[in-house]
Amino acid sequence: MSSTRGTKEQRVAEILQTARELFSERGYEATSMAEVAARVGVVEGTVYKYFESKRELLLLVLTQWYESLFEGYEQDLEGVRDTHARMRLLIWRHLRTMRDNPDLCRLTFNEFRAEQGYHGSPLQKLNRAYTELLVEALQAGIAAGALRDDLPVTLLRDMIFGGIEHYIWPYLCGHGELEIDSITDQVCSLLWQGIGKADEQNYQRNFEQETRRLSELAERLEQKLGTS
Amino acid sequence: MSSTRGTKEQRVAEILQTARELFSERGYEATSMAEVAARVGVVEGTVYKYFESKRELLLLVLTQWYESLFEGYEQDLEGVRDTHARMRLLIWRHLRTMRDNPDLCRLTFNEFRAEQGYHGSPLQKLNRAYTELLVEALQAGIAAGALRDDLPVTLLRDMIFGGIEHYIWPYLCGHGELEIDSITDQVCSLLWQGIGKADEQNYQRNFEQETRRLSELAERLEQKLGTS
Amino acid sequence: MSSTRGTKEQRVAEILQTARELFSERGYEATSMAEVAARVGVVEGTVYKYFESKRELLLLVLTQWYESLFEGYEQDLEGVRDTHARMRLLIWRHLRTMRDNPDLCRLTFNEFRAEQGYHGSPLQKLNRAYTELLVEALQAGIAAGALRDDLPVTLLRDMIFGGIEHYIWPYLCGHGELEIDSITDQVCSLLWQGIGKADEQNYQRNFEQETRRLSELAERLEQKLGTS
Amino acid sequence: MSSTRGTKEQRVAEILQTARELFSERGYEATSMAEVAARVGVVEGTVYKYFESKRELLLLVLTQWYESLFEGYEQDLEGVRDTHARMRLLIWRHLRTMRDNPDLCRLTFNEFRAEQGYHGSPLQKLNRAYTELLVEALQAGIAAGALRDDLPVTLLRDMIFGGIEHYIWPYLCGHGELEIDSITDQVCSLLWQGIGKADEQNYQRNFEQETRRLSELAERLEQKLGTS
DNA sequence: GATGAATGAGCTTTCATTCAT
DNA sequence: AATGAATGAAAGCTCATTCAT
Repeated sequence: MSSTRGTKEQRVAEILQTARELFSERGYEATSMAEVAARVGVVEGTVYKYFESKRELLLLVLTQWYESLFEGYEQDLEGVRDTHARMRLLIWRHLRTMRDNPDLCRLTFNEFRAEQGYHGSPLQKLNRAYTELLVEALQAGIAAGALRDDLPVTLLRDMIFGGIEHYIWPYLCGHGELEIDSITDQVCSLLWQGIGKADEQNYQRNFEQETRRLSELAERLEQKLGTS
Repeated sequence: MSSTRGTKEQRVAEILQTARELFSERGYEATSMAEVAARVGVVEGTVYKYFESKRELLLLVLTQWYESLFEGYEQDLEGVRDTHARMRLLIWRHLRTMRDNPDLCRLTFNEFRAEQGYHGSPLQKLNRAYTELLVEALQAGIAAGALRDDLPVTLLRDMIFGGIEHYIWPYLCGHGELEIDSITDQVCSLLWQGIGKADEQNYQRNFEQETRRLSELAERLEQKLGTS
Repeated sequence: MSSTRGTKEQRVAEILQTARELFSERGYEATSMAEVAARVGVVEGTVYKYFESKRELLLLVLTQWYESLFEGYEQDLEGVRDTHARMRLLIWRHLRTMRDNPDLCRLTFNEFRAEQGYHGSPLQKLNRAYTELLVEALQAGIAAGALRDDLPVTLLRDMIFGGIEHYIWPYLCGHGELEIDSITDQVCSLLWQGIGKADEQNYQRNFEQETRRLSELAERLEQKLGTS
Repeated sequence: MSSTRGTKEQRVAEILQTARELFSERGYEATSMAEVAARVGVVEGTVYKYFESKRELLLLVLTQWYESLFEGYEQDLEGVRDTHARMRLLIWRHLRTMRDNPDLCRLTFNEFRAEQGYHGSPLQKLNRAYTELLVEALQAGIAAGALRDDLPVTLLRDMIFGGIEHYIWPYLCGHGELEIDSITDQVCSLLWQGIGKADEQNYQRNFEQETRRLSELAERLEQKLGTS
């Protein structure tokens, strides 16, 4: 039957793919190893030949998924040196990933932190590497003078990823659509301009008042000059 | 033995407290009703006299917890009308809650979204009401002219709460300390000023240039006036 | 609250009535003592003050029900001396009872036989007494010469009650209607006439054939005898 | 231990057999899956590998039992074309089944109707098919002119099966013996002749008397022939 | 390398019944 | 007479995991 379906690598890939599907669809806890095996077309024992435990299977699914996230990043970022553009691209790509793989993203968000011994795990390293792309962009921006040099970079990173995670959660659960361009715009706008209106107004008001005052002064002076 | 330990309300409170502890310590799935009952000192059947199911028990634990979050908010916010100060206070209180109850916060974050039928549940309503405090502060700020009137309010809300959630996750898992004042400052600073350095400089540069120009003009004029 | 609702007899009647309803609606197994108590408005312990066990409660419900079946029988049967009419009336009354109390009848049929120690119980006595009415009618019919005197009376009784039970079971489960007059007619017709058709013809034909065959045989034999 | 006791089919058969025994002995509700498993010599989980639920196990036990009822019917009925003989055979076989398997019959009668979703279940189909054998015999009898053509066939079917069920219930519960030939005679006699004593009996008496007389004659003649 | 039967501990939930107050 | 809190045993069912073949 399925005993001749291919090499060891193929079998592993097959199981991983199936596990990815089932975990994504129903969640980790709600999926049993028996279901995974049945969907692959093998018996439970076979799955355990390739994976030590259910938890390891999940870990490898998530690892594989994280690794796929990096594909194409290099090319996409190539040549985008401008700080703003680079951040925009990273945020947009992140949103696109979520729009295209809502189930996997939900799985990741749900199981990632629950992960026993998450702190320091290979999975965490991958996550770090992923978010580090944004951190690097930020640091480059600081170095280039485009960003404030006192930016709390990791906090900023978490506000971006955490904010997006919260914001699109309803979509990941099947509600509504995801307009990734619009969201990218809004996030960037928030970050770039901040939320306040005061400073600008102050600058502007000060600027205008002073200008007006000086202009009036100048006028008066010029009149005096003219009359004298 | 424990048969005469108190009134119905006390028993309910006792079970809730115990469940809160166990769920917080080991998580929902990893806690069994038998453990809860044993810790209270009763048999499982007794717990089911007061709570319909394990899920309901979790729900009530979380509900009670959410309700406690609102305590003192009114007083604290009283008199804090300034937009900036109000937001700062909300963020600071949120962080303080997490610093003081890391286990419960971790439980909440872990189980909240997994909650079946979360969409529209009473728990979600409480969460909404909680985050709505910040939304209202933002809207008041917009109305008062202290904030940009094109702010994407819900996105902003999610960036604040989601950002904090991500940022302090290690602490919730037992790593490090939480300097809530410092974090509050950083979050507020990010929001108020944005991350860019460009615009301000522009305003400032323009302002200073113009001022300088006019000042010079004035000076020159006054000199002329003085000399004449 | 309900502590002052009445005398002991009232309380007993109340509980019996409630149990009758619940057992009828959902069945014995599917009804819990807690439900009975709740519906009455008392606590479980109170029910046990009046009834030793759940089984006893069922027994008393069924007993009460059986006793009610006899009400009016005397009057109804009064003056109906004709065998056929009497049987007809008994069957019709039985069907009417089922049409009017399908739930209770279903309960009875379901729980009656399962009854532990049914054999010889007071309940069985009541059932006996009930079906005995028909037996007596049959015996009276035999005595009067209206019925065959070699009738297997108990078998006949069981064919009537058992047949009706089977036949109307779908109705007791909520399917269709019960046309008791028509059914009564059919049952009586079957019993009175038997199932055979043209009995006379058959018998006659058989009789004649057999007679003829034997006669021929006899003739031939006699011829042989005669010739030898 | 028992891990190597045989093939899947054997294991299934083993469990079915055990369940059949236990269900028959103590009833469905009173039997636990743990008991079934223990009697087979495996753990509960093993039973659930082969059967989805306790209910399914019961269903399969009953199904298998029903199917066995059909075995041999074809052969037995072969060549028995006469209406009376055919009905007699069906009734007799039914009684023999009950005499030989009282426990299973009791189980069937007890659990059959309680069966949730009985209406339309595969089990009901089997029951239908079983009782249909009698219905067909009746209809054939009608077609052949041996039975009244206005017979209420299903009612008749139910009076036969329901009557027998009631009549032999004490035996199924362990009381007394079952004289199946005698009962068959009585049932057939009731059906054929009805309960009345009118003209038919005369025909019969005449028929039987005459037949007996002729038979005796025939015998005597044959003896004579033999001696000659 | 794959099978697949078997494990065994654990889970949530139910309920008739008891008894001190 | 009534309360109502507590019991305790058992039930059906699930599942990750193992191991002889």
